[in-house]
Amino acid sequence: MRPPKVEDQQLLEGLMGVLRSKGYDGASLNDLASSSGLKKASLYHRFPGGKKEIAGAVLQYVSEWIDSHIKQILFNKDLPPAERLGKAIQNIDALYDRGNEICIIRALSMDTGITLFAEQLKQGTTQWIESFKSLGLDMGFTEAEAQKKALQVIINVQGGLVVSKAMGDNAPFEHALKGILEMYQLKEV
Amino acid sequence: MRPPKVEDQQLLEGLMGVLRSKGYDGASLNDLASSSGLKKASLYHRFPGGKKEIAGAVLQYVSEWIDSHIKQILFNKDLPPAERLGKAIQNIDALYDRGNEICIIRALSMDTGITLFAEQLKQGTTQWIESFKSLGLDMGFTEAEAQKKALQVIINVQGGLVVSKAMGDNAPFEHALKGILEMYQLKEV
DNA sequence: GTCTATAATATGATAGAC
DNA sequence: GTCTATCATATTATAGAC
Repeated sequence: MRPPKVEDQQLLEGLMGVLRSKGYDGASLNDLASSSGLKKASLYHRFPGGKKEIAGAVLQYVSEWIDSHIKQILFNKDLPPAERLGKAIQNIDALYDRGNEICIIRALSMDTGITLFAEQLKQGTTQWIESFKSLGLDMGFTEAEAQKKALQVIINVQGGLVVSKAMGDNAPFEHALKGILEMYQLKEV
Repeated sequence: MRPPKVEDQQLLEGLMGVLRSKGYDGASLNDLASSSGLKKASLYHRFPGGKKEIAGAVLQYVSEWIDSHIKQILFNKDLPPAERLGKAIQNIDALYDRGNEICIIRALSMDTGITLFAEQLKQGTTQWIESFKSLGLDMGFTEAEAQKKALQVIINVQGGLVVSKAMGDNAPFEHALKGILEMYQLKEV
């Protein structure tokens, strides 16, 4: 078997970049091909199902990212909760390039994306919330408090990203991240 | 002059509905025409600039909505601040159909929309934030507190909408709105 | 596995009748 | 002001050479 010109991870990173900035309908097969360094027909070889399969694979990749960069961090009982939170927030800040990048879940949550990927979008969001809920419980908050805080975490992240994009200014996103730390009664990243 | 088949407001409501659920790239001229009850060529007669002019007109319409349903409510010194806040939140809840509808600012904040409408998106967001800032000042909060709360209001609305859409559940949005009310009830004199 | 070339369809936009 | 018909282009998707 001939080795691939572009490795899976690099390929998926490029594809994700296009999907998150242009959305499902806005991302053409040519856009996706350019981003990955492959030609259109080669993309079809790697993803016979076309754009739908590409977006599905990207969402799977994102789910793995959340698992390794958020869930496993926040569930790690070997570290103090405050330290876990700091690391998770750092990872989130980097994922969205300090507010410059759009979240793929948001990008794929328009009509077409919801129709095709409702289950994966819900699963990724749930995964995120459950991770922060676990942190809250470890910090001694009640079930209800931990749930409420976890929901507010993702609301702050998504809201901060939308507002920062609309304003053309990263400050709202960075403010939203700071608000998360305050919510858990911390002051430094 | 022949009277229009569809009045401006009704036309814009239909066009906005398509744009907010499908986004700029996902909304085809045929989609937009169907929603409005006009044929494609008739849409071009009303909006010679095509889709770009349509989206621009919708954003202008939205700016007027924010002015009448949020700004004028929150600036109305004839009512107690708490009452103004309640009315504004009710209007927001209705605008997004309790979390079922996507915000047009979010929908047009992907790559294409930002390229075309950066100024209008920023203006609408600023208008919104300034309105809530005024409320906070009237409630006796400091400049910094009022600004921070106002920013958190729109972060909660946008974040709540994204999370609700991704989860397929209105609860996050309704929770986010409740959080706004709580945020303004914590004031102590 | 990747490429060039191309088919089939959808889309943005216009012409001209009524 | 609205419509049907049409054009030019872009898009999804496939065929076949290397």
